[in-house]
Amino acid sequence: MEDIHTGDASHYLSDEQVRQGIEAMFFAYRGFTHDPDRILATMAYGRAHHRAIHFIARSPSTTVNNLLGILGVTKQSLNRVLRTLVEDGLVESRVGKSDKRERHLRLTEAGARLERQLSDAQRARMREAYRAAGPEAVAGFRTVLEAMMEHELRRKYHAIGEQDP
Amino acid sequence: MEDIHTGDASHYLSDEQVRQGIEAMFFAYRGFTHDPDRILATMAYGRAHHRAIHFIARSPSTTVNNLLGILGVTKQSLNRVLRTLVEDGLVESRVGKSDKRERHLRLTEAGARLERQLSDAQRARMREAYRAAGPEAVAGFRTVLEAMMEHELRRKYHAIGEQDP
DNA sequence: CTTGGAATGTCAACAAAGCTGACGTATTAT
DNA sequence: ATAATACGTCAGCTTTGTTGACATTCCAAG
Repeated sequence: MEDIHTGDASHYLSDEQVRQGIEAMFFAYRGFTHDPDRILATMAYGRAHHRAIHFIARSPSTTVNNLLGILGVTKQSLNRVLRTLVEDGLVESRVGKSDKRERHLRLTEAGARLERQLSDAQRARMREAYRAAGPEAVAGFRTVLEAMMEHELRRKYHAIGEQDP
Repeated sequence: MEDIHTGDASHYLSDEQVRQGIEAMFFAYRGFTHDPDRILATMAYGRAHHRAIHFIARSPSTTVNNLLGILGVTKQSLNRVLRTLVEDGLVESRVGKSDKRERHLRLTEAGARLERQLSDAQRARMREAYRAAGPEAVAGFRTVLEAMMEHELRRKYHAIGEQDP
């Protein structure tokens, strides 16, 4: 019996299994963004706005630079999104207190309202998937996702919601 | 059976837990596409080409219409991608035998080579994540992802790799 | 056999959201 | 004083998505 898999090839590491995981990831991500996308399509906003709003809500008073690191886009790209959000009164940009070069971002009341609307839709699907899959599956889900992240992003993932970023 | 999964849904269904899952999904998807993206950036191709190549490899002789349903884009968008792939000799488009309106798509030798290169990179990360997380986590991962899909996409997900689509 | 509709391809125009490069302006650090 | 940092902005380009319109080919129903 020849073993095409060099080394420790258990059954769950077969190419076929891994491929199915890749496809599951692809299809699931579509579901993941589907509900917020539908809401955003009715306004002049897109997925990029959603991401900015999400992480500003999660880390109130975050700086532009910090947000850049989380989102992984250029400042020009983020600035375009942020500018419209500030103009539309959804995000507030305050000059830093200790370091006046920094801008600290937070949602306004209207921004928080939109965030809640988007978040509710996205969480509803996630919650239903969690409920259907059960707590052990959820734990595994989280474990694998974390293992898939880039090293640097895993660090940032854990830092979110903490006091001193 | 003690700690977190007590049958009491309140813990793992808390907003905080669900939000963390959403963020994990966001960061993990970046890792998921990172390696193929790096390879594609050295050529004149992007993520859209990768997706087309992947699903043509998985369902040889698939039709354009079938591919449209899987990828969820417009025919114009897919056609642009497909045209360059055909022109570059990575994909072959054959007129259908029973229904001559249909075009059946398959990878050429060169196309299969690129597919392997992209697939190897993506699978390596996936495989490593699977290995690190362990088989039970992988099972949970797959279960939750499937529960996150849109109904119609879940159907398509299961249909891939079967004989009669 | 004619014809309606399905599957496909293609043209044009546009939008969202990413990118690079260059430059300006505060502000802070050295 | 000078250098580095944080931010904003202008200009231009790319990828990948969208509509809408239209031609071609072909199957199937009348």
